[in-house]
Amino acid sequence: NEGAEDDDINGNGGGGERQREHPFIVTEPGEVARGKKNGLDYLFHLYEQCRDFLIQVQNIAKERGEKCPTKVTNQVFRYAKKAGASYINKPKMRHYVHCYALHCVDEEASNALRRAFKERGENVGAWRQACYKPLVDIAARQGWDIDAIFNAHPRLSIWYVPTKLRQLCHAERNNAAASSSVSGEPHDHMPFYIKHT
Amino acid sequence: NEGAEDDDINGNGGGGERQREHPFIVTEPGEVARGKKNGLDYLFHLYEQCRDFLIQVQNIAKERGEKCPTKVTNQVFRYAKKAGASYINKPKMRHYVHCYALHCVDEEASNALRRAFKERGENVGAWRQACYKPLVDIAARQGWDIDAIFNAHPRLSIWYVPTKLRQLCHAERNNAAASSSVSGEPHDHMPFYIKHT
DNA sequence: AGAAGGACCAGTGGTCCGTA
DNA sequence: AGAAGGACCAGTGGTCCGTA
Repeated sequence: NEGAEDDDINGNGGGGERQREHPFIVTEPGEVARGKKNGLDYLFHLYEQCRDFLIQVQNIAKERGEKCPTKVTNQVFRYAKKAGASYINKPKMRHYVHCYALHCVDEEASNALRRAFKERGENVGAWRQACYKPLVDIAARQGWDIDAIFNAHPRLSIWYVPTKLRQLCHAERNNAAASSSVSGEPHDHMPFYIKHT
Repeated sequence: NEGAEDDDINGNGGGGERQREHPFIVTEPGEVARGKKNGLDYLFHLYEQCRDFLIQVQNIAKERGEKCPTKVTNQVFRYAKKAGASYINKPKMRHYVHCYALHCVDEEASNALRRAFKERGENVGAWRQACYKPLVDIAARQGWDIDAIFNAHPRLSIWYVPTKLRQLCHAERNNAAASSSVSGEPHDHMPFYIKHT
């Protein structure tokens, strides 16, 4: 059982100021972070908690006949804070959305990446950066439509597609289009291989 | 052929200041407004034009790999203005959305309402107010889900549900629920009718 | 009076950068 | 140095109210 919401005041010995959350470290699936650290299962658990808060906000909105958010909005973060989940905040959740996306869309690949980066002793920032490429590759296989990939997954569809992920997909699509047209007409589907003509 | 986009400067004889649009009057389907007035076919035509502008904005966004609006947003109004459609503006379009909604969802009822209000010599404001009730009645038959009604119609789904329409549906739902429970258990589905027990 | 729309405002999506 | 998150900012949804 890792994570701040279990300890009431998170290493703060009854003092006054609330402490920051412990930083994340790269953990394997199922592994609990030791010391003043949080693991990646805990990170992903925060996304599930946000989903629960969204569902509550949606239920209240429906009850009142007000417009009903479909995404985790500022309103949901405000609700989470009010409900006592002070360890949830927008910059953190937005920062790791694409990591959670990989976990949702290809859990095997996500797990493998975690194990590899843990073994190499990489920090969280390096792991986070490495989560982009597998997602771009998945987008490549699905017509580069990263929005469709997010929307197709019920737990992922409530999150905005991160700007950087969208840009990487766009850049790679243009790259792929360029390299598949370098040889001109007739269309060459095997660039870098010698064609005997 | 009615409407401002046909005359370049809309009754402004080469002066300087652009004039306001002519006010709307209640017209029958197919009827062209005479004098310095615009008819309701023209009003609904403006909604179709906004849809065209949205589609253009969406195509540009997709091309650039940017996030793609699903609704007529400020960005779309700005694009419309830049494209020369200065007679389109947000307050006007939002003001009459529910009138367009009725036209989309039940054109027969919309046409009948137009004929009735024209015959009675009612002004546009009165007709506009009268467009709410038929929509609330339709929502009543569909589980009070006005969002679902908007989203189910391809030309309507790009418009935000107006706050007042949402509130009317909610109020009427509560009314209906209250009047269907006045007689207590067992549930009485025929209030106002005498039950012989 | 009835109606069109410029312009304002509270709260949003997005993320930087002072902090620990 | 690496990382968490308060706080800011440009542009949004919403519509009021000074205008014609």
